[in-house]
Amino acid sequence: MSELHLIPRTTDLQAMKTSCVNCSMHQLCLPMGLNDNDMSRLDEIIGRRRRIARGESLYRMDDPFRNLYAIRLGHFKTYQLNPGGEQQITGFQMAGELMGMDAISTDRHHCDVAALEDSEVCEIPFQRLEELFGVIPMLLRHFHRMMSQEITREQNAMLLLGNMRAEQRFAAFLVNLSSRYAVRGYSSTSFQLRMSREDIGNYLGLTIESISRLVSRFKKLGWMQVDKREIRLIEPARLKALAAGTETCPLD
Amino acid sequence: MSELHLIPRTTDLQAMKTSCVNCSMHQLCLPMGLNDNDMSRLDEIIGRRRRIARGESLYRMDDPFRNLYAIRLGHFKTYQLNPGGEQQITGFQMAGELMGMDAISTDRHHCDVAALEDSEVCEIPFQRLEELFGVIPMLLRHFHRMMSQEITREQNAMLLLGNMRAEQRFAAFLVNLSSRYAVRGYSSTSFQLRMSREDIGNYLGLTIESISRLVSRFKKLGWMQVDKREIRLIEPARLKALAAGTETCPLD
DNA sequence: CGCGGAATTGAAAATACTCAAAATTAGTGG
DNA sequence: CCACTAATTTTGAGTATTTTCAATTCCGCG
Repeated sequence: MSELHLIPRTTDLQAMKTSCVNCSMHQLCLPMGLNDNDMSRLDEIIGRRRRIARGESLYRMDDPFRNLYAIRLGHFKTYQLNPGGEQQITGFQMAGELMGMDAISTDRHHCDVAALEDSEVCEIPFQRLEELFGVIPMLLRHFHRMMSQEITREQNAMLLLGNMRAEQRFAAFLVNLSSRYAVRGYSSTSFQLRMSREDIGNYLGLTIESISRLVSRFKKLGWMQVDKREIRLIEPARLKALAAGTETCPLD
Repeated sequence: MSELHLIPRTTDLQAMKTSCVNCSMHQLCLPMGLNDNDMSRLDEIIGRRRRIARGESLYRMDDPFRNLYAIRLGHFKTYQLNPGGEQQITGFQMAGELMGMDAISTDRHHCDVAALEDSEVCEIPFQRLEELFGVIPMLLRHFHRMMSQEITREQNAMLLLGNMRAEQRFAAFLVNLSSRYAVRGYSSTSFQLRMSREDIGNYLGLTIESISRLVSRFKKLGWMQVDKREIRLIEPARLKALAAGTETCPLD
């Protein structure tokens, strides 16, 4: 406890025995598919691992772009602020995902990033990464895949925001989290929401009250159990069908 | 007239004297910043230029991914189909923009693309492009910028769909088109909509009736003149302010 | 125990949708 | 070039979904 207060909220963990090779995310993250030799070359350029405390921000909009960040541990939200000062959350990120790719085009970050819980990231200096691209073609290929995946993810979000009704959006949100946890070896039916109802609503283009009503409705239908932020999906198939638009949802 | 009927709707224009060097889009498109030598190397890998007739599709969802496409001339829309069969337009593309980047991660196209008018694209075999990345670092850098720009564009669309009201969305849409034409050297206040009201509505997450009412409203306010698809922005500053959320819009 | 943030619930209001009909425009063939 | 048909757009009226506003409740934490 007292130790926690002695270390600053954002810490250099250089001293920690951390590396891509023994990171559990290396089959999902940037080093995917690299041999041990190439992986350690990537390791060498990773400046430092940083801890970000819950609520702290990793970078802010308009900050100069120098690094990409790979999540080692924890969860983040990325959000934009419009000129009127309102925020729009553009995504929730979890371990193995890469943040900052939207900054490449303008050399400035295009959104804010905040940690949803105490988290750890690997700082990847983009200039040095570019140097590696010439030496490790596999790294370049996978980097392109990750950028492409980011485009795909956002297109799916557009589909969600553009033509789904509230209950579909929320179902799609749950199903999406579920499958991402499954890929990471966690339960696809039992997990904890790391974000507030307000964040969920913001992301889905709905109000916090709407989210609350949807939670109650799905609970009442017996499609999920909810205890605070602890979720258990009881009828994942129905939720998937609802998200896909192939089934509708009774009003109560 | 009769000639137009003799050539198939999708034609190989290999014979045409087309190249990046003398393409008016080369400062916006993939070859941006390349010297003449590198630009002609890029030219060499571009298999062919294709004509796509209005309404025809360039590729469809789940088609195997082999090529990226740069627009030489014309306009396109990209759209996704959800399992229920409804479409969501994810973007409108114009000359100098690159399509297909969302397919890199899965080796299959993630959306459909249709021409909004008779158009021409350059077919860029991705495998050969990857080979060039190792030889022309500038090309790789600009490719990353273009992918990053695509991510940014979609984040902006999320902001639009997630927390703007109808009139803001439509204003933002007009302002966006306006600035893209400006970059291309066209008038930022006078242009033709290449897409139907229905397409606009679909893209903005609104119905065609809502779009029609917004057109009438902005016309009545004297903020724009509209004749069919011909647009003239009279009060671009107000439209920008409305899109930014710093000004509101009277009801009539 | 009490404070404060977060979440829930209810009732009223607003925005955007649906349905229907009319008007306009584009496309086709004579 | 004109006439006819099909498609698109506009407009109106009523409806529905989601928001807004307000009041409680729940929960973590000092």
